Formats: sequence, C-alpha cells, structure tokens
Amino acid sequence: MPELPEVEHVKRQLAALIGTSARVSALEYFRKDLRFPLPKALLKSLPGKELLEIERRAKYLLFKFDDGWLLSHLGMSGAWREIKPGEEKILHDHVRLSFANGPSLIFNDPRRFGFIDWVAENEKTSHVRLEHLGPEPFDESFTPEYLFAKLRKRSAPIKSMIMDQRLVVGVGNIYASEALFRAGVRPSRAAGRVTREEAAKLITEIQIILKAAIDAGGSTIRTYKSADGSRGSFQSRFFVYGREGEVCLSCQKAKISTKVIGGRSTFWCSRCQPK
DNA sequence: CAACCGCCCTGGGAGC
DNA sequence: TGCTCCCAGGGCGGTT
Repeated sequence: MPELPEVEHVKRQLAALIGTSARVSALEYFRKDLRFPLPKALLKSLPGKELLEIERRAKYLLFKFDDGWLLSHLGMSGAWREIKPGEEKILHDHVRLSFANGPSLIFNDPRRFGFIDWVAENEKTSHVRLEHLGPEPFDESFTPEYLFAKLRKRSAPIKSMIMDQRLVVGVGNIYASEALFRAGVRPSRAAGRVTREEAAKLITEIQIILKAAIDAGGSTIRTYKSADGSRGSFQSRFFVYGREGEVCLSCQKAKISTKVIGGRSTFWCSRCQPK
C-alpha cells in the first residue's frame, strides 16, 4: 500500500487531528505479533509523555517525544484512524494510542506487515530500521551526480535500484513505474546503462510525481485509506501502472506492457521508454 | 557485496 | 451464490 506520498499524507492528517501538546494517556496492544514483536516496555513507559511532533522518514511515521520516537510502518495494509469514545473496535485493530487531551488513535492492519517500535533519542540514525536508509527524494543530497555514481556498473534493473531504500527512500512499486515512464527509461534497463542525463531526469520526475501524489492525498489501489478514512485520488492519473494492454496515453500508439521485475508487477510503454 | 528468490499474512476480485 | 485461485502498494533473510 503506502509509499512516500501516502505516508506523508497520513502524517499531515494525524498532525492536524492531534494538534500540539497532546499527552499520551494509554497505549494498548490487542495483539503482540505484528510483523515484529511490539516493545512491551512501551505499555508502561509511553503514557505520560508529551507528543511534540509527527515526522516522516522514508515510509516510516515517527511520533516524536522528548526522549525518542514511536516508529510506525504501515506495511502493505496498515492504517491509523481516530476512534471515538464508546466506538467499537473492528477486525484487525491491533493497537490503540490515546491522548489525555486529544483523540484516540487505532492502528489497523489486516496483513500485519506493519510494525511499531521505539527509537531512543540517540538512535535516530543508528536504529536497525533507520541506519541503512538513503536520502529523502527531496533532499539536496539526492543529486544527479549521486544517483549516476550509484547506478554505474550495476547490472540490476533500474526499477529495482530506485525502489531500493538504501539508494533513495520512499519510491515503491507504483511510483517507480510512473517515474520511469515520465523519465523515458525502460524499467528493465540495466542501471549501469542509464545515462547521466537520464539520471538527472529521473530525479526530477521522481520529485514531481511524489509531490503531485502527496497533493492528491496519495493513491488508493485497493485498501489504502488515510487517517480520516478518505481515499487518495492520484490513481486516476497513472500513465502506466495497472494499464496493461491499454493504448499509451502519451504516444497514443503502443500498448502498455507488463512483466514481473524483482518480484513486482511492472508497467511501461515500449515506444516511449527505450531499452 | 550484488542479485535473486521465497516468505510473512489476509482479503478482494476474477474466473469457473 | 459459492468455491478456488491468484494477486497485492514492503521489506527481511537466506542462498548463490
């Protein structure tokens, strides 16, 4: 489900929902086996702490407290939503985070690929989930020189490379296909055969599409919903994702192709995206 | 190290 | 209407 735009959208909605100076009144687990075990100590240590801010790093939500961060990954099907007093829990509600002077939030995740962890104050860059992450796509360090150097001499498909969170974070399966389409590079091309100019174009297109998707509230393919239960709309603006067999919206000639690359469905136009 | 593959889990949709 | 099969936006861990 969620790539960077969806996580960023959820972050903004949660921040607006909770406001400032909210103090945790309770953290409850309804099951302890999400993808990774939930830190049991949090049940006692989190209540009483004041939420200072909600941040996003890569596809992680980070609830900032004065001595660390509650880290939340949505996996493929995870969602945070507000639960009103007296409202019944529903299937796959796994965690509840309540604020004394604010709302109660529920983490729901049918597939349980999501997880929650604690990042201590001094672990922001060394925590096991964060230490290998590459630059944010909007960071000034994500330059054509950086990308081109990383791609050089690599035989893996360019699509697999830009989805590798060590290279750049936040680009998942959907936006990888879309960004490569806009950049005019076929997803199957060996990374080392991407030119310097194409690398520069790819950065631009990754940034453009992620920004546009954030503004549209993300993309909803199947189940993704943001914190207020609404669905994203960016899926209506895909050029290639899920359009197998349809005439290309750009050249109006070739039909959109698909195949599995790196275990993920991949879409491209054979005319607009040279090998 | 790089590349690849299987796997975690559940639900929705397609096809019969 | 109901069954079975296939697929899904992420990331880890093992193997070659």
